[in-house]
Amino acid sequence: MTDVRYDPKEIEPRWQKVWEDEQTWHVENGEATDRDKSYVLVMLPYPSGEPHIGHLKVYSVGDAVAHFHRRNGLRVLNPMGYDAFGLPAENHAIKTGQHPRVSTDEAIIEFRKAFREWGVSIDWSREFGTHEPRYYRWTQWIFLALYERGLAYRKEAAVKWCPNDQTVLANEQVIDGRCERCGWEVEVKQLEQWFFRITDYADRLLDDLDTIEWPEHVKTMQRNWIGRSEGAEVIFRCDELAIDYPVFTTRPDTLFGATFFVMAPEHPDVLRLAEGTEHEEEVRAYVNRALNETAEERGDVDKEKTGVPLGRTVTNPVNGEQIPMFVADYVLMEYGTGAVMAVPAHDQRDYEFAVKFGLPIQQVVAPASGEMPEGEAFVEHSADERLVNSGDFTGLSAAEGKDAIVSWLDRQGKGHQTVQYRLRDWLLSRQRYWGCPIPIVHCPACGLVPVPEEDLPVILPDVEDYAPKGRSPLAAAEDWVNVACPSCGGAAKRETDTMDTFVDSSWYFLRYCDPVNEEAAWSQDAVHEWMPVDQYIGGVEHAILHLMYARFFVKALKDLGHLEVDEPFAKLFTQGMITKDGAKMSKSRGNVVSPADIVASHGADTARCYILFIGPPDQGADWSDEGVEGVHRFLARLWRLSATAAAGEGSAGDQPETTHGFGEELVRKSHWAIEKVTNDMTGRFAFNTAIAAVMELTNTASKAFNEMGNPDPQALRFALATANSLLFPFAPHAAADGYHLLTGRRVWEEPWPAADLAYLVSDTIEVVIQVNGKVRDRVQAPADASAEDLKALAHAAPNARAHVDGREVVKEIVVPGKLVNIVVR
RNA sequence: GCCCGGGUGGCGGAAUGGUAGACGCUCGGCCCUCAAAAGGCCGUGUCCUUCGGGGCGUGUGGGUUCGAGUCCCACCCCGGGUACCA
Repeated sequence: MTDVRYDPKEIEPRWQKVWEDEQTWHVENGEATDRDKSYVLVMLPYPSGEPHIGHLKVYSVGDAVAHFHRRNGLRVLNPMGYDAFGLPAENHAIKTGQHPRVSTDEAIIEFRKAFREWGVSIDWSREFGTHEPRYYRWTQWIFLALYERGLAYRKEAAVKWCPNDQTVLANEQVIDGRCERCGWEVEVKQLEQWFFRITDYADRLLDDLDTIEWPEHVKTMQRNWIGRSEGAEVIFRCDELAIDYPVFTTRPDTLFGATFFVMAPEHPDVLRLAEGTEHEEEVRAYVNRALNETAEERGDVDKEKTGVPLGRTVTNPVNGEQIPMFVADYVLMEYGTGAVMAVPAHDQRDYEFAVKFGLPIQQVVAPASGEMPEGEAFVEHSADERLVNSGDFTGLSAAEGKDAIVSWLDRQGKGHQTVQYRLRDWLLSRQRYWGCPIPIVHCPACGLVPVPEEDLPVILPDVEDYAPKGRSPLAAAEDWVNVACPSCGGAAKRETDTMDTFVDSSWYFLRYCDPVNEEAAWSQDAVHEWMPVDQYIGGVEHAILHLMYARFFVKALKDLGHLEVDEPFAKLFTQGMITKDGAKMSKSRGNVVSPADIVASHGADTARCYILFIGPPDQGADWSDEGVEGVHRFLARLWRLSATAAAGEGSAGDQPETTHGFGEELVRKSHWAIEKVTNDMTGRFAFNTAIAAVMELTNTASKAFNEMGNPDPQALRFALATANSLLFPFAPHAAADGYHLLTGRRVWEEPWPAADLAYLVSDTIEVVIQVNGKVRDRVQAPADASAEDLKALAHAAPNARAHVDGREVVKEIVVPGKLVNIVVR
């Protein structure tokens, strides 16, 4: 056995060549077949440099699923492409002057090479990059389809601006007041920009979460992001200026407790209201200061409340009281109407403000206990609390009061029930170069004119200078910008902003269904055949951004008649991050593990198996070089045993009709492993325990060979063929090779093995004997022993007897096939 | 603060309310070898032991149960998300 060595450097390229030459993983659309489909998709990679360890992990998971589905008789679509537009390549271009297309295409070559070396079972005929005109032509087509439906529109709004990247950002791309990409503090600017009307879909995006099998925490994150809250809009009138100010509140039941009124510093009317009052100067100063504060400074909840009176009052619509108006930075312009009714008795923020400014605190909801909390607002409002000091509504429960007050307001024309969302429309335009051009022409005569479909794609032109200057670098490409208006033929200019790259990745899974179609983005037949994605796999960092945008696109495209599905991804799996020495891998820490190095030193199978063996894939894990060695030893051992057994007695790898010596145990263990691996991969992603089961089977085979002198060569061959067959989804090259050596057949053409349950039950079983719940003995018993027999065995067991003798037996619990528990006093 | 995860040997991790620690790593001993590498075999939670066994052990404290890592209550710690959203 020492003369054959496991050599992944020889094995892996040999099988990769077979799969490539024969296009083994290619699937054809419209194949006449009775097999069900399975669309297994890993999130589109952004090609930059070389693939990192996270890519290795996610493709190891995806490929295991794809192989498992194939061998269970499904037609599997497992495509690959690249999210090729984006800022890193553009920033690189600014630094080096090299066209981002060049560095991007170089990175794509590296990625493609790595995926081939890893032996990932991809249908390469469907490959594309989102930066290719043949792809983004259809990105533009979708944009226009949405534009025509009013789902893409331009408006001036307060938008987030990253001063470093010199571009606007979507709300979702601002984390803690900082740019998601570069970490710079974002500014707010008033600009005209392009938006997608994702808010129209807020309710469907929320409700349909119930129809998809996603991790609960991802759904929760989306629910929170959408932030639906039911409440009422209530109109407070400023009589002096004769202006109505609507506010949104989730607590109309507390309306009688509104003792003042607060506006956000950004509210357009603030300065106008204060004009001519004694507070004018103070308000001006306060607003200026607030607007210059960073999001971080302003956003601190623990900060003491600040604000200034406006010197005006509004009328509380339920009781006609005149209540004073304030400007304060705890009110946000982005949410609701930018103004709130303040109910200090029942809102903690209003309470703090009222205490600081000595404003009245009027209790209108009484706790069931009768006791108001000291020094804080009382915020409960269940059916147990009653309204007090609330005019005709006094005595109602808080819940009833809510409805009654809203109905009353509605009748008076002073308010109505409404729903408010945290979700904002998706700002999609970017003042950057390396992205998909927005196919719109600005004509002085006709306004916004869509580029006609037959003129698509609008090709991204080459420019001299990629550096951002607060407007898109495309503006400098004058030959390109100046264009005849498609409508009137007059002189006009192209839109020079490009699209957020999340637009590109919001529909790529549709294009995979029909990747070379030149007539349409996809054919109805193709998307009908493959959509939805059955299993989507990727990082949890996309829980909101990509996963929300893609869902929106699919719903909008369905409404436009281009799709039949409501949701793009029926099941989602999110993998955890791989760390090294307990920390995120990064160049600055110097703790980066390169997949290329591991593949070079140990082979792709070792790398893939290790990363799956390390622990449950949805959790994070720390990389250990010693662990890699262990997995490599296991693969080497299995392969060596397979090669040795293949050269020895027996034939193929079929199960023997009769067994000899240890052979029975080998067959039994084989079926045990089939059952275990199948269960671990059905509806679960328990690859770590699946691989452990194959290790156990291999250990049993090794024992038969090394210790028992191989008493049953045919059973050994069967066990080893089974081990290779089960290992194939994780270590495809080594398993294909071992299986082929043993059987002469191709493991991927074999159906997934079926466990013969008859082998999972044995004639005798070990029964645990407990006394008072503590294990005291173990005895062998016939599998079909009766409860009475088991009790007798328990009492006969010597060590159990030692703990029972001389004491009173109170109770005996028998779990058939498992244990007997004797309870004594 | 709120919402999710998670806390099990020296380490990564296994365990439908029924033998805690599968599998792997590490470490130790032995075999093979002139020697080493590779490979093979055995041991490896902890303390006590007359070597038969016994005590203690799954973040902490309670509870349910014949029996709890697993279920319930309270709390502590770690990771992630989110946060003046009216």
